[in-house]
Amino acid sequence: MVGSCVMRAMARGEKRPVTVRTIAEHVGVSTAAVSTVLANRHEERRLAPATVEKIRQAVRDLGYVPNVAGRRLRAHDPGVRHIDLGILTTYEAPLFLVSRALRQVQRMADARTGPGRRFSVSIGMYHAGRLREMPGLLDASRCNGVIVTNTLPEDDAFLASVTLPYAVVVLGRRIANYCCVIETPGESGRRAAEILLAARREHFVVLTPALLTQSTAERAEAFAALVLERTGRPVTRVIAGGFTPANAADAMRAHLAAGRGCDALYAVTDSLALGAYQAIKDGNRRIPRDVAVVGVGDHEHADFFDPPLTCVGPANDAVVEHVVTWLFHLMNHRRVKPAEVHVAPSVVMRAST
Amino acid sequence: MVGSCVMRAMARGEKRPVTVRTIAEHVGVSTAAVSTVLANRHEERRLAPATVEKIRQAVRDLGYVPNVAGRRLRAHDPGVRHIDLGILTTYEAPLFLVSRALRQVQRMADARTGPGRRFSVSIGMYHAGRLREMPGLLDASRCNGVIVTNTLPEDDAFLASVTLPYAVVVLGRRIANYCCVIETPGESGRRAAEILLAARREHFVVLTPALLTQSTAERAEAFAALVLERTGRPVTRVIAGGFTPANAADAMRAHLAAGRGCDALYAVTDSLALGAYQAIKDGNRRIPRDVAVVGVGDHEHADFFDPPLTCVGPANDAVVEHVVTWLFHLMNHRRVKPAEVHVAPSVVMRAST
DNA sequence: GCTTGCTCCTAAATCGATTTAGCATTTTTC
DNA sequence: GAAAAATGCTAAATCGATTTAGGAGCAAGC
Repeated sequence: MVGSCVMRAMARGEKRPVTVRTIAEHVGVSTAAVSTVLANRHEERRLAPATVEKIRQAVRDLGYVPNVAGRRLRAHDPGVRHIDLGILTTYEAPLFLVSRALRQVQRMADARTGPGRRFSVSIGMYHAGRLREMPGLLDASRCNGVIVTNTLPEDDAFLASVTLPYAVVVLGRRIANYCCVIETPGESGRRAAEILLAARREHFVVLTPALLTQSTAERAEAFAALVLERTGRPVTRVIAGGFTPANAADAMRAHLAAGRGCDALYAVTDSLALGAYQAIKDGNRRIPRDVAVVGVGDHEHADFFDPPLTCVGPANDAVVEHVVTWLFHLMNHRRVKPAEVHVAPSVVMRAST
Repeated sequence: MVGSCVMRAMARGEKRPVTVRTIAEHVGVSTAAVSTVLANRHEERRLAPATVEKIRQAVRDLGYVPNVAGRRLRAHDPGVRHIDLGILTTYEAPLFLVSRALRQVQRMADARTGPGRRFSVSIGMYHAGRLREMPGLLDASRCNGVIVTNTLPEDDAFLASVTLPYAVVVLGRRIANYCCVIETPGESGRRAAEILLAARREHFVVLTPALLTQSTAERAEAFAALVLERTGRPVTRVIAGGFTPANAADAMRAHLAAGRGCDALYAVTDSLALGAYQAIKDGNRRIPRDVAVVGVGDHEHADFFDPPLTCVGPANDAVVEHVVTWLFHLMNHRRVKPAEVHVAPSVVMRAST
């Protein structure tokens, strides 16, 4: 285990953190000597082999872990401005939208890179619902600007309760006092409903995960509302245990096995649609003849599902473009009022309807 | 543009980087005042509104970008050791394998997190072939340990030419003097061939992208070699323009349209298999009756392809487990000799064969 | 005996931002 | 008019690692 030695050290009553200085004192040399060994430059700087070994031993015994902030500050070249951009997402969410955002950030960053200015882009991971534990979020000690996405309601509440003194754009959520880019509320669900209504279907089903986010909740609600308004009949809600195709397949199989009808399905994420496909086909039903399916386009390969999935959902390119542009504006100290940008969903008709 | 003001400032002949100090001098106040304004704490610390405005203006005019390393060092709590782990991948590669690694890293990190020790995990992005430009790679000023993956041959050469003085594990590539975890060379290709040979097929095809990596090249070669050995006939190579299903679909359609046979297909990535599926079905052939297909299992949803894809490939979990365990060992100062670990491919038989 | 050169090591400066303790002023209070 | 309180700001310390200039000690050379 990392630092098991430290645990022992701690148990011995030494509470001080282990820095180069601790090691230097422990061995009886200067920090310069320690640093030299850590960088493997003891040969060129002619440290005695015995000293090197003692230092190495102390490093191991004390469980030294270098402080990257210290290193980086020291290594910093004042002539080059370093700008760190982060995309914050959860371990749990799919990376597709993130990878789109990433590519857009990269394009804009590359266009602005030059001598004297360099960007680095990274994806920061947090546990869904525990954004507050993300180090460096509150004090901007990790990034110069971040895109926050895939938040759960707890995270939204956390964000709403703080003011971050740097460039932050929220992707796919609406949070007071932030710059947010979201799909036009309810529009996806309504357009999906219209497509299925136009196909003159009877039994409308909406497939959602048990845990809803702002977007998925809005999609399901708007869909149900419009179908109810137009047909007078309520929409059946099928709830998958999780976010995976397997969860969706189980839920749909149960629904179909129970003999409850379904000839029009709206899945609030494409992963769910993929699972539903399998359940539907296994039940000897054809898509779209027996069941028409509409998804949202958040899967990389929705166009290679069999049949290719009709999607109504956030126009990824447009969304990402807005987000990234905004981020750069914010970083440029433009006075940008926090606000919401709504992006109309894009509709891609494919063979599943 | 970020820093357009700076450009102007530079043009005026001011070459010094812009720090809080620059701003302080420019306005005629202390750095403390500037810092106060940047953190939005001027109210509680009672700075005169006029001063605040002047500082704000200077920040904008000079195009100030905070140095995150400085901030972080200062914000650092000596009681808590912060360990930064990074997974380095390219903008170009799919994120699936990375996300698997990520989850494993997260699990192991969480198990070691406690008061006094915190981890942060991030994905660092580089341009394929330009790993050398990755900031902080050589001097360990970004991460305490990294997993490097999706390298191109140029990157491999670069890594081979340097010695990194910290914990590095290479995933999926073989590089001298590094800790590398790879699938047993050639094993995937051979096992794939065996599966298709056992199905008594005649026309063996291997589908690859135009640009090969170490892994994809080895798979294709080993497959072709074994088929040739057993049947005496050479394998047809179908080359997709890129890495996407669409590229694969085009290539396969062309192949089939040309009337060149194919009843056994080995795709060296699942994305290619997905594209091939479409081409095959569009050509009114059935999988596996007319064409048996084997993939590698690098797609999140290979089990939800239609039919579910038989896969022979890196046992992701095993690979990732090795990589991450190794990484933690290295960070714990264990003397670990650089070496290769080979992980036997896992075989998952599904309906496509 | 003095210089030169080598070996092995250290003191101190530095990177950039933040905060704490405290110092001048000015204003209010009694 | 003196004491107390508020206002507006600063000097200096600090976080951790690295590097540079240089020093002490000793051996070799003349």
